[in-house]
Amino acid sequence: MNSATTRDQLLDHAQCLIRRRGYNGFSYRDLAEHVGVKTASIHYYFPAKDDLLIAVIDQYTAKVHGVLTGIDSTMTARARLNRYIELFESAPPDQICLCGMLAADVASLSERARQSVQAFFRIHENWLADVITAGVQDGTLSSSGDAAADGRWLFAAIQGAIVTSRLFQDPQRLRDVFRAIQCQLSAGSDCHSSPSGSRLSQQTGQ
Amino acid sequence: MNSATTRDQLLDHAQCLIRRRGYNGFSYRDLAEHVGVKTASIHYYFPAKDDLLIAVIDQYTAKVHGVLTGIDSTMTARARLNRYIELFESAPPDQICLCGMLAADVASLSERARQSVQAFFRIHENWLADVITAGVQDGTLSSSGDAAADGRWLFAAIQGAIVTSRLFQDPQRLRDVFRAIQCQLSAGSDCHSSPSGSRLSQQTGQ
DNA sequence: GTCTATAAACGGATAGAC
DNA sequence: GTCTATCCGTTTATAGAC
Repeated sequence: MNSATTRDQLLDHAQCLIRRRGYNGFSYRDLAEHVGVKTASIHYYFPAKDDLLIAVIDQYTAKVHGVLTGIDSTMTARARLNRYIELFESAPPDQICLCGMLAADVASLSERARQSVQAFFRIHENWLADVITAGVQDGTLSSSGDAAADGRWLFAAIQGAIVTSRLFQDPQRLRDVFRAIQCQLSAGSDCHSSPSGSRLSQQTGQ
Repeated sequence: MNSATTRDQLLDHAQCLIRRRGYNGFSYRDLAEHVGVKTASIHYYFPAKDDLLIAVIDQYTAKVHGVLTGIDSTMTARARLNRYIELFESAPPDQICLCGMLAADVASLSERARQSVQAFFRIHENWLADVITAGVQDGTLSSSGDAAADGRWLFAAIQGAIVTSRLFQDPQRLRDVFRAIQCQLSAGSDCHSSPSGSRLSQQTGQ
């Protein structure tokens, strides 16, 4: 179980620490204690803190990108969107998205790190825009007419909901935004202005 | 112009610094230099960093609460919502909401500070829920049927959009989420699935 | 109230032994 | 590769002079 290389352990624990406490909220000492090495060993792999950060962002982005690419493109757009939403269920409750955290810390980041965070956002925004475009074509989703703008605001809303859910330690707040998204993108618009229940369109995908 | 007391200047500059760089991203030295005093003087007013933080949150919350209360309640709900949205236009582009930042930094906060941040969120969520309820009654807004849940996800989306707008230094990203909100809450639902333009419902409220 | 001086711990980072 | 030892600036915080 603990056969991972020191470098891999450093990256994994650094990711957790940043997602919990932010870039300015963790130190080489914290990280060294978590992994069980001395701070000098971290500098061997990552000379400066910014080098460590870049590597953590790259690893995180690559993993997330792989997961997005792995979503079966033969499903309907609506089913793919639901699959995307399900990915957020497995996130640890005391951590937020690495790049959501770094977006808040942007004033403390190097230019390189800032651009990597932007790139992460664009990957999600573009994926969402593409699935909306496909949904308009296959009739399973509706759009405001500007799929790119929809992708941007949807991902911003999701990031905000992740932060808020952790603040209140309430995973329901994340589901609230997903329900609103599914409502907004419903081709049939079957959940607008319903009297009270509105638990519709939850398991309708596929 | 600079006749404010030292204490007031400390609070104002601390607010700016936290909104730019987060709780772990500023120091007593930063703050002292901005105000033109020594760090020991800060400790005279605020013995510990947490005391300063609490005071900053309280001042910020009181000011924002006053602005919300000042929105003319004789207007239609839709007009009040538009007035609310306009409030965000005047925000500095390099700063995010104090409590949006602190929500990301929540793992570094004292229990007291965390609860103050939660209270700030609840003020906005409840204000939005109330205006939605009023809008359903006066016919100017529509709801999912659960106004409280709507208030929660709307404010989460706004916070996410503020962070994202700063990340990309692009105020349009904030307007995108406001347009989506206005679309979602439109009683007439006049902006869903329109072919391309969809610049409607921008200046329609009073 | 504001300062100087200082404490004691922590920050990222480096040199060199093993 | 990992360690010990160390550098040096920063951090929050306190004591006491003015």
